[in-house]
Amino acid sequence: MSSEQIKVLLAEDQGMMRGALALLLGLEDDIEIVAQVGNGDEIVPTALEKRPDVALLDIELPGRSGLDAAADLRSRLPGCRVLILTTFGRPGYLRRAMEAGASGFLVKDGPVEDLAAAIRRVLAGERVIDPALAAAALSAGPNPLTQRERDVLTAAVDGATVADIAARVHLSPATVRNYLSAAIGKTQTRNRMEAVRAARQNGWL
Amino acid sequence: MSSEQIKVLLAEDQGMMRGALALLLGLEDDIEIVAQVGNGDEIVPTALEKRPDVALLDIELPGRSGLDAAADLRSRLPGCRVLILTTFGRPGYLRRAMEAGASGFLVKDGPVEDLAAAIRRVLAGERVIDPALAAAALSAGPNPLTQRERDVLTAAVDGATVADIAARVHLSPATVRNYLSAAIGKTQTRNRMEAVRAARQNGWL
DNA sequence: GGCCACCCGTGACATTTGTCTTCACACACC
DNA sequence: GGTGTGTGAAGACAAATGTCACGGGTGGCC
Repeated sequence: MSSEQIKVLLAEDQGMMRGALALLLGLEDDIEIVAQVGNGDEIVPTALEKRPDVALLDIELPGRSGLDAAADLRSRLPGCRVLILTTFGRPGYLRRAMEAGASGFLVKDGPVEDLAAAIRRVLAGERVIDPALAAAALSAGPNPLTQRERDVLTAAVDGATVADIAARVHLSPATVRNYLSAAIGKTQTRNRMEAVRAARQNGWL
Repeated sequence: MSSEQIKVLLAEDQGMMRGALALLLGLEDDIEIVAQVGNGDEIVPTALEKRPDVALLDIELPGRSGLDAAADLRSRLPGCRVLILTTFGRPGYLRRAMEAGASGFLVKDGPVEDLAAAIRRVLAGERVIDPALAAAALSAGPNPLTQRERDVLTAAVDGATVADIAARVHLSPATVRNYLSAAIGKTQTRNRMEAVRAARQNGWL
């Protein structure tokens, strides 16, 4: 019966990747994909309806971030384990995933065979994390940026001017420059652009 | 015999995507994956050795770009059709793919089922292009940036200062600023960062 | 030859950006 | 109560950036 099968929810925005993973996992005898979503906002509602055993979540999604959804999911559906599957292993992503209550963290670089294995291990109560990535996350230290510094930096990603950022965050232009300067200092970079890069790299945004 | 099968070379950097696509295509009766590479530099040598009927190439790859490799492949192994498979459908990418002699252009957003179908159609001599994307490519017009403007912009992507860029491209700082100004003008943006974004968006880099 | 586009460079100028100092308020912690 | 941190803001200053006008050089095209 289906009670023997591991019910999996799959959240991934790239259609081809989502379809490929769904087909592959579907080939496994003990795994059943009960839902596929391509949007972060659909994760929690769909999970509440389908009640999967494992949620396989991408981080960068249209709508809500997979990390946000993960935290929500943990409290609303505690029986469901969360397995984060992401393109690049940013140390800060791993950290935030753990804080959000994720049971595992996989990078898309690895072999596909790992995926089904990880799902089974996660369901068995194990934590699945790439050892090298875990080391990097620990050595990188915690996020040094304050909330406001993050806000201002994220508003600066697309090349917005100080005035643009100030309007978006509802702050004085002078204040925005102060925060930008602080962020540049903390990231040990020379300008916004480098600060944004560094913060992104570390998963601090 | 294997002479009935379509021999496919797969170039894709994300391990999980590569593995998933290889497995899926391998399930098709008439398709055989004869080679998988994760690096742009390996495409042409591997193709010359394995002589595939179709090369399925990602664009953004470590080493050489899939578009560069495509052009090379067309002249060195004319019997091999090229099918570009990319994350995002930038109009300029499509244009360059066509100029490089590609027979098809697929975006990873689409359903997996399209992939095998596209391979068969390409082998039959058809061109496979998303109609909406083709329209966008035509309406976007050709790349307005000169070689030098592209060089300078690409050197500016990571937040480098004028001095950094000048050193990288071996130009005077003053000249660099002139080219940046020209690129900003042509992209109708307000600063480097926006210019880089716009140029990237259009596939002009 | 003239025209045009691209290349490379300079100098001047206004604007933007980044840094620093200083102020005030709130809140938490000891 | 004192100390520290985060938030919000201003002013002054140096450095970086973007714009413009202006040179000179090459090479293709009519």
